[in-house]
Amino acid sequence: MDKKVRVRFAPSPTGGLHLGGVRTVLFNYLFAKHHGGDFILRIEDTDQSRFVEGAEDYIFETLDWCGLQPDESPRHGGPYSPYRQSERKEIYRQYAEQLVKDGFAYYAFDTTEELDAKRKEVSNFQYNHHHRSGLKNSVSLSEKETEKLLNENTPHVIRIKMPDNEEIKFTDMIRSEVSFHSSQVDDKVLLKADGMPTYHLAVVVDDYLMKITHAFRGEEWLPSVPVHILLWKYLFGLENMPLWAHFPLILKPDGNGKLSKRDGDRLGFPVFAMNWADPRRNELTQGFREKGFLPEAFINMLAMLGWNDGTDQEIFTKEELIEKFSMERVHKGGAKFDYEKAKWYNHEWIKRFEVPSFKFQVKKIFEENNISVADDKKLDKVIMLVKDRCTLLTDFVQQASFFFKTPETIDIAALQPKWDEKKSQFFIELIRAYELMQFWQHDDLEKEFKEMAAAHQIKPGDVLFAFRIMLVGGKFGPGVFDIASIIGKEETVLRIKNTLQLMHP
RNA sequence: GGCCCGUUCGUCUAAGGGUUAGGACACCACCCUUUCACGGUGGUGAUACGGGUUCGAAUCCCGUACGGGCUACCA
Repeated sequence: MDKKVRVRFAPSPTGGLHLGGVRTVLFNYLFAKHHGGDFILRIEDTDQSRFVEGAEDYIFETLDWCGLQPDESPRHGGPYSPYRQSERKEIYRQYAEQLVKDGFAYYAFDTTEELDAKRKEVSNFQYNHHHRSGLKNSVSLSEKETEKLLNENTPHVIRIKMPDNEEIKFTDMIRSEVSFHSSQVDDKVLLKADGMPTYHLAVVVDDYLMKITHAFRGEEWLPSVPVHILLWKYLFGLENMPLWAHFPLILKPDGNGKLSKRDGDRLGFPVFAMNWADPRRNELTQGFREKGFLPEAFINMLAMLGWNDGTDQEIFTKEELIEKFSMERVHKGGAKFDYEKAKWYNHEWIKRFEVPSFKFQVKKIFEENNISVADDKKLDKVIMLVKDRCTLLTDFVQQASFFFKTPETIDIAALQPKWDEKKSQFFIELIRAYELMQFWQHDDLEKEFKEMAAAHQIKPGDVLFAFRIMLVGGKFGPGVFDIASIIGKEETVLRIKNTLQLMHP
């Protein structure tokens, strides 16, 4: 194939981009880049009734965060603009009329009420060759009658005329050969009464006009493939049709069925890439970004949900994914989303990352939690020290805030049971000794501490635990001497004193 | 209901006719350890079912079951 690979994605601005949507973008992007091609983004905004304010911005922001920038889009420009389907309205009408003229489509004047009535009357009603002649359209009506209705500006749609006996086959890159029978498919609406195309018409016309070579989308689209194939055959020729692939669905973790926003709320995990505030319902759905995920981990996790390279490798950079991606290795079956595994990916990425590559994000999270981070070098040290124990970026707050401010609460309850006068004495003398220290280094602190313990005939472990509680407030965190050396002499002494006071009010 | 797609440990998956059916998450045990983690070692755990084809089937074919998707002037 010497034609340049051009892959497209066409989201509709009707809500936040959920996991399935982002994964579709990802696979589109990876395939395009793997073949040195272009990733094209169109906006499928032909249904104005469902249009949601801000949704288009949200799509671009998500793509930006994930690092999946399109080569062509309404925002990035490109040789085939406009890329918003509402702005291409007139183009679709021409092709729809062309189809009518060629006898592959027809005008239908039935009102919604009439169709509803028909559906009640006939069980399993379909607008197809069985019922076509009994309805109000340019097939059943005479040419004169049709013309009259048209001239009177009677509201009408254009429907495809499905052949009644034709085998429609195509090769899906993931599922190999799939076949349908035309008699099973109804006469789908191509052009709506408002003059807007439906997805079926728009996708075919735009794919042709924009010279798309590969068309990938979710499995839920598989049943409408025959409509698209026929449209290609009637309009542009099957030989020009892009190659198709239909991705497996992402399923709910419990039970079965497509993963939905509700599942996230119910089970307590995000299903959108970023926070999505729905202006219509006035509700906010938390996103992976705000939950503390790294974009690198997010796309890594998504890529592994339905694809692998055949080896045991699980952690991939975006560059590695591009290099190794192949459509043949995409799994056929749907995958249940597992939040625990998603967090594992993030943990792995945090552990592997060098401090500079995510320092800014951690700093931002600290600031959002009213922890001011003035000393940059200190921040580096702290991140280095605690990153292995953080699964989410937001865990840094819990794991490291005590480096930057005195703990607000001290877990006295953990201290009390084993507390005695001997220990009080130990710490009082430790304060004295520490105050006299000239250098404030990890090893010296530890040495002094242990010698002091020996002098008091206390096992170091017994007081080490107490020291930890004093410094961090609870039973967690890295090595105590690491902590003491970073927070400094004054702060260390202060925290010991504070706790002693609490123990002996 | 009709059409289409799918089905390997609880979950994500590897194995393209010959493997003790492999790995990862989760879980359990042990080790490491001043706490909590990290880490290390090991363990429990799967080819939906029934028929073929074949010397040999998770793998190919048929049927059944189960699950899912679609069945709008939504995408």
